Amino acid sequence: MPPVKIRSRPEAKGDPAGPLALFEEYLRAHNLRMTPERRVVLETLLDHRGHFRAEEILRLVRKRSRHLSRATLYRTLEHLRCAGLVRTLQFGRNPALFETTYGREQHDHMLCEKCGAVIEFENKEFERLQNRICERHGFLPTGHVIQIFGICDACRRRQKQETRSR
Amino acid sequence: MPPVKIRSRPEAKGDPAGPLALFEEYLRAHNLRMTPERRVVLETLLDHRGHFRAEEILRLVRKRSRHLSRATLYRTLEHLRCAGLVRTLQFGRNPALFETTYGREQHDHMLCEKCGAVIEFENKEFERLQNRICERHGFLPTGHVIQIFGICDACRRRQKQETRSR
DNA sequence: TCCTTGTTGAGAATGAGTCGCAACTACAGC
DNA sequence: GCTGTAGTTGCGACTCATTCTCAACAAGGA
Repeated sequence: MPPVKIRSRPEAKGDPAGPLALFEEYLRAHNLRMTPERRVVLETLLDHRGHFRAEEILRLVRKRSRHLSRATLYRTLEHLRCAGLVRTLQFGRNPALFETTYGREQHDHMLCEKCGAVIEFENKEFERLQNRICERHGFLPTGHVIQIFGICDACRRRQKQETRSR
Repeated sequence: MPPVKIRSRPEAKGDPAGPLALFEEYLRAHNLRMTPERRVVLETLLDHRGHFRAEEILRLVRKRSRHLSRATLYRTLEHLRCAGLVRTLQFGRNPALFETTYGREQHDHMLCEKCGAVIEFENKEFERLQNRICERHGFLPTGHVIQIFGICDACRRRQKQETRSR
């Protein structure tokens, strides 16, 4: 038996159901092409789960593809969004945050106004609530945004500590 | 008994609890001044309940105060927001919408993606839901945004009509 | 009425995101 | 593999809501 070459992220590379394969499928279905730039953007996002501004993603992406342009990043993020692999979060008029949705449960977000942390929470109950509200108004929902603003646990503890030590 | 002089909007002008009085109180408390410009902006908003972009408000305001500047409008809207008389709605990266909150029940919004209509709905149940979620995460909430996107009743009816008549 | 200090308007600045375009390249068909 | 078509890239200019700057102005307390 020949030695098996182990790939670093097997499920993510070219598997039928992996995100890269899904993206390729999306591109093909829309007469778009897979390019090194698009691959690098997706791979970077998969390696850095979290919530990032375009500028931060660009910084990370450029570690692998030195001259990838801002325009290409934005264009690729939009394709990934349409392909259902990325989601855009817009808190007020701040720069948008991007998160990968591949393999993630449906969720919404809390934003700490002290430290900027983004905390995810599940919202199964809200789904039912939303449907009831929409039915009442004859409104056909296609999506929603739920954002809770406030102070996160860590910041609260820090505040308590500080007032205690004064 | 002498004839009572009826003012066009009695509760809104200078009554102890009217919005103009509340604004004056806020201004005084923050070492700010009441000016004709600020008065005109507030009065315009009170006369046009709804959801408006800054540019639309400016157009309405300038019917009463020809040369009021864009900068003053934005500055006044911010003061009104801090005074709790106005609320800002941010849908995605669209220009912000402003609504007066004076004498309004707490509510959230649905946005029709066809015609841009903003529909308000009450959310008493969500309040409880939010508190439960926050408690679970040790998060101290100060506010939230709930936006439901989709197709409004009017647009749905119109669509149905169109497919039927084809 | 005076004086201090906040306010205004005009226009410049900001900054995330988008667009136009010439050079480039993926990839389907040979 | 080679070619041609049509999609893609990087650059830099552009957009546009909103904010900032600053000199002239004015509210309102003394």
